[in-house]
Amino acid sequence: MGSIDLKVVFKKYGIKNTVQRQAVYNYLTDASAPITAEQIYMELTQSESDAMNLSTVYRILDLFTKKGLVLKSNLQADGKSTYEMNHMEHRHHLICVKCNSIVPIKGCPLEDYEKRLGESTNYQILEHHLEILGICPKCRK
Amino acid sequence: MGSIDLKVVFKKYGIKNTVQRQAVYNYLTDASAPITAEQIYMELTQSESDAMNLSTVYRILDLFTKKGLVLKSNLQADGKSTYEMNHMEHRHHLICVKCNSIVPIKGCPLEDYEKRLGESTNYQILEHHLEILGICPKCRK
DNA sequence: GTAACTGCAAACCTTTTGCAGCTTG
DNA sequence: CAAGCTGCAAAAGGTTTGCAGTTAC
Repeated sequence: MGSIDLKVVFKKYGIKNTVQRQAVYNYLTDASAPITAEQIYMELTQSESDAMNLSTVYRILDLFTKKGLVLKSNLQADGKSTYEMNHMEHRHHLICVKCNSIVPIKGCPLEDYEKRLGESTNYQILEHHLEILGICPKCRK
Repeated sequence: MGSIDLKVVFKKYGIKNTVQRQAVYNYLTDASAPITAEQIYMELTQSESDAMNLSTVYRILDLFTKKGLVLKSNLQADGKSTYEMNHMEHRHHLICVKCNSIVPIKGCPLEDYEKRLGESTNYQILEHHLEILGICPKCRK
């Protein structure tokens, strides 16, 4: 994969370029839903070429998060943190309470509401956090 | 405080009545915002009369949560779980990022949305968590 | 060359659990 | 009295950290 492109991306964010960081970055880019540090670690160490330590994964995720490349959240019921690329778009997720799978939702149902709420309460609304819990089609069977 | 009333409440939920459970229940009832197990533990052991073990607090919170008396959530940024009384009303909060004050919001902006989302995704929607962050009128000055 | 990164192992912190003794109904 | 709580201490699970050696610029 485009390691040259990555070098540029990293430079832009002031992130030193290493093999491990590229691997984590690429894996996060391919992931379609928020994932845990351990999931990343497991996947990457399976493809032996990218083997790396779990604490390195945590350190990289931490760095990416601080630089604004990645979003971290603690929404999981089991207490594990999840990470996903920060696509700079406001986004919410649908979480299955049976299998813990996470799916992004298109659009935000609260845009107008926030504006009205700000006017009626005189709060300066900054942001909101929303997660929707349910049972996914597979688990319903 | 009404220990006789509590006996009745506990019985209704199939919960055996103990001093510790009463103490936790009363403390949760008085709390105006979600709190952690440790906060409860600290508070109760300060008033020596209610001293109890931290694992007991966890066990009681677990029990109350399973019985539906209490709501648990993992939304905290630091990864700690918080607990609050289940008032059986669906409610959201407006949180001031300056002074951390929490104000309940009237009504839920997501009722219709949830129904449509369930239809379009084929998920069985169970519930959602929403919190809105902003700056309160006082802190805006 | 040197500042920064990684691997390893150990520490940390919240939460859970096994067991013996005590309470409640 | 029997069933089920509680306290204590130890374990478990996710995450962080100190340190020595390696890598990137």
